[in-house]
Amino acid sequence: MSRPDAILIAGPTASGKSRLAVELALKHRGVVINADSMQVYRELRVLSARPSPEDEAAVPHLLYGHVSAATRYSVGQWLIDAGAALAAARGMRRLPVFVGGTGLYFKALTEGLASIPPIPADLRARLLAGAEGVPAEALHARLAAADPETAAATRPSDRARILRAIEVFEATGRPLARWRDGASSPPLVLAERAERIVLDPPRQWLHQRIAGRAEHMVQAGSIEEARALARLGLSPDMPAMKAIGVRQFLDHDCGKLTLAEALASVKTETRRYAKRQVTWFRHQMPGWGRRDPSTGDA
RNA sequence: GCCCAGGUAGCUCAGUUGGUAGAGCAGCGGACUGAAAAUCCGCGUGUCGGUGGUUCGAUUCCGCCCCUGGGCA
Repeated sequence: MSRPDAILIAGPTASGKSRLAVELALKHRGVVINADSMQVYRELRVLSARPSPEDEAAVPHLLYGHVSAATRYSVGQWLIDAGAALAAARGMRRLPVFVGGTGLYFKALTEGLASIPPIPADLRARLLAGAEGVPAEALHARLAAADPETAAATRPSDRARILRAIEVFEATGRPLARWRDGASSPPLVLAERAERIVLDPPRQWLHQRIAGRAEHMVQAGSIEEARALARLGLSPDMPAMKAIGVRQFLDHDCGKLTLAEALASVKTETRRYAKRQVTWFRHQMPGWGRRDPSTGDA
């Protein structure tokens, strides 16, 4: 490809994506645009390993820390924001460099998203509150009564997807499955016209980086950050509260875990997360070029 | 040096009255369309310390050796 419309960089957590993004953005006069579901939250600088102020000063960065942790952010909202970021990049005559670990965001970016109307916040809140303590199987039964089509395609144990299907049906009166069969938004970035890179390091190397990063987070203020987040008094089911480390560092802060225990848990959870990311990239992003960041020339 | 107790999966351990073994954690594989750092599904990965012996057959019983704890010297 002679001159790509955009550069897309995906990779598991701690694989060195952000560094590569800044490098390429400097080289090609680009803007770095975040495609990570946790780095959007203002309050999660350390916990989400957001780019440093120095990096952000070196080259324009968009969609980093641009929403409050009190927001229930989503792929749909990100896609809207990404459209605006793209327009901004064009306005600056700069090459968009999307970088992040959220595979679903890249999928939406290059393939579009089903055109489902936004769910009213109060309906969502009511639904979530009503589902508290209710077993997934019972929720599934409820979905099956209203929308058998989507229920049949959803595992009875898959709480998150069941709740999504219920809210869509309640808000629109139409099965989620049929929304998905319908029209999609057009892709914002055409995959064929973008340079697509997946960072794919050896697992052992990645595990070492994950461990190192967890240790470093404590010095960088992760405990204080978690404490500040807790002061917002958000419901634990808000997305920002589910960032790896929030629970562990808070548990340590109130004495339920030693620091060593908290760190061990953060590392384990992060390794698992990285594994899920790798699985996504392996199977959902077949046309992407792989690079091994452990060899130094990535 | 002697006496105990152990050596079984990456870790902590269970077990086999002799028929080549199983839990938890870790790990690995997979799914994925508005919570995606979410949610969900699947999988034991093993010279049972080593070596001789008894036996149709030893991880299990016996001998010797090695290693790790503890005790006595």
